[in-house]
Amino acid sequence: MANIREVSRIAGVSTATVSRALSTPDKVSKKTLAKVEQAVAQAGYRPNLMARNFRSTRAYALLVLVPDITNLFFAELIQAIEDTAQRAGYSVLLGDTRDSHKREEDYIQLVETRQADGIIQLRPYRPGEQPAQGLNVVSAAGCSDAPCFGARIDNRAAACALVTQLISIGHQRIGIVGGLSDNPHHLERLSGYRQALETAGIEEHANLLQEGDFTLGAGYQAGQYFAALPHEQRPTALFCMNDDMALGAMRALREAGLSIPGDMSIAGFDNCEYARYANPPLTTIAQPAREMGQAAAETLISMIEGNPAPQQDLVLPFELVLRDSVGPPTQPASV
Amino acid sequence: MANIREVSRIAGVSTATVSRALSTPDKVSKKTLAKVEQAVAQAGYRPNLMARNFRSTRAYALLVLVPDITNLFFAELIQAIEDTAQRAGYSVLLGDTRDSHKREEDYIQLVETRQADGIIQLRPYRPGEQPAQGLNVVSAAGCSDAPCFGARIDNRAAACALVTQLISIGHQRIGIVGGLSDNPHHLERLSGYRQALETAGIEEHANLLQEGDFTLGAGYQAGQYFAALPHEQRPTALFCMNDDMALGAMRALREAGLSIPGDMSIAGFDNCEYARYANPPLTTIAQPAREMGQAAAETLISMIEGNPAPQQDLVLPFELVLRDSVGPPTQPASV
DNA sequence: TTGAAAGCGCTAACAA
DNA sequence: TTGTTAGCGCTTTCAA
Repeated sequence: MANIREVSRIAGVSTATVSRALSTPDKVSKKTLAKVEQAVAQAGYRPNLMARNFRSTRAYALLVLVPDITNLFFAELIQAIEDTAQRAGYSVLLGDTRDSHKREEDYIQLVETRQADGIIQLRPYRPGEQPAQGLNVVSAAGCSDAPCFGARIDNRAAACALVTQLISIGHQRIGIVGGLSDNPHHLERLSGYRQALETAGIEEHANLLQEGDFTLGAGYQAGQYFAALPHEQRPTALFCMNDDMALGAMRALREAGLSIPGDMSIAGFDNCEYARYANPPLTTIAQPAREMGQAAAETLISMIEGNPAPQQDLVLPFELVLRDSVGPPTQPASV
Repeated sequence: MANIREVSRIAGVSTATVSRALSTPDKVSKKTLAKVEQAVAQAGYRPNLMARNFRSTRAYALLVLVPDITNLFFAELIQAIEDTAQRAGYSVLLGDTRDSHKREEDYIQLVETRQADGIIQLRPYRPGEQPAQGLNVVSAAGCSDAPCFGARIDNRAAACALVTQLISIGHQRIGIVGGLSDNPHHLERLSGYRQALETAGIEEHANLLQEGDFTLGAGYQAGQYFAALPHEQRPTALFCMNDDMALGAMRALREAGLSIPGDMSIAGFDNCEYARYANPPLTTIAQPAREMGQAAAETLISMIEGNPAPQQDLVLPFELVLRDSVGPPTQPASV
């Protein structure tokens, strides 16, 4: 393949002039510019960006670490990140970690070895946790007290708003389908749930909490658990910590012969597109995925280009989206 | 950051020796190796892979061109591609084209400028179409007669099998929700539909075909169209060319007061995970996404490393997955 | 087994 | 405005 020297030979100028003609055309005379352009066309020249990046010690690539790319919410975040990156001349390297620490570390090597300039982390960082030292890292859709800048919502307030809504229409026994007990999203949303209960003076019951891993299958299992509870212990509403688990739970309840929302109301979190099309449509918390992805990418690029990381997280508004999967309890709410 | 020269200085050897110690340790004496390892640790040295890749004129990156990463079927393909790539030491650059020709061309520049070594195309190529000249390109989940190697199923046979099944339980008026009229998947699946009808001696009706763009929204619109048809013209079953459109159509039919499968059977294509969890669960064609993604990635890497492209596509088996969204028509099938 | 030195393709001082 | 030249970090001949 043609290189800059071949072009310079064809055009009868130096390689430096070719380089200038390509990157700063106004620093070159019209005549030379024309000659170079003609030579570029003739040689079918495409600059080798590996060389250019190497020279400028910048890969012009962002690494996105995502726990599971088949989760629609993450896919939407990534779409926004990619849009933003592309506009700024950066490409996106995909690191699907499958929640594996090992895989995450393997991917971080890409940055340590300069194949990428920074990281956008899509899993929530734990408050104490240190992200890789000396690397440019931002978080999107994470939690508070993360060890780096994040574009996110207030998960606690969102969960609280949702559960408060359930309480306000009469629910007293509200089950939860959460993440693992050390997952930061789980902890913040659980805290919001508890705040709502406390404000309403409702006592919490340990058997109303099921852990999951944010997949349809986990929601399904949790749904089976709640469907099998004796009637007087069974919750009249279920707060699921994402939409996929809510959809999985809905299926289990239906199979057990329970109607939604008649026998049990269901609420999710994220407002992915399937929530709207579910049967019945799913009440949920809408997270501003596009805005979070865009803000995270813009901030990371700014950091890569030498600016300091913002001191404060960007906390964006969420929205409570009411749909038919939630209704008032059809029986007296308390025993 | 430390470079190879610093390590060589600390170890008291030449840079060449450091390089050898790192890439071909057996060509270096035990003693020197130990010195180098110690120096690497002391300097906190990480080799600059931009430099190494530049030198070896290989980016060790694959570009995946995907029409829409929020489509779960594509996300599953990408997951398999990424697994395979990572095992072979390649990373994955994401090119979400949003079905835009312009964006696709922008991304192809990444290969032309050596930021990626080859392309995995997830949209179907048209038979005549030329993929970028001189580039390593493979296709996954595409169509027959593509201008490059592809790992795919036989779309025509799959559609034919599905529609034949609908006919076998009594359906005669079978609507289609397809892609745009020049989409290769649309054409092959339509051809399978026609074959099934022809074999059964059923005549085709033009008003039973609706075009879409493989999104939930497009399926919803098509569903509204079919729900609004006069009863005697309304199909008793609907063949949707992917699961998302099937789920969208289901929602529209339900809103129109039609029951599934009582008033209309619904079938999809792809067998994405939501199909199993839909209400009712969706009959569909299962495509082997993981196998296709893996085969495409392996083949591309093999081509990048100098082997010729396979002459024949890899055609994998599909599976007809029967679920409750399809049942026999409840009224006499023909007028 | 090791070192010296050239060079991958490009950019950027510096000089003319 | 243009050319000369050095050098980014690494690998790889070639010699020793």
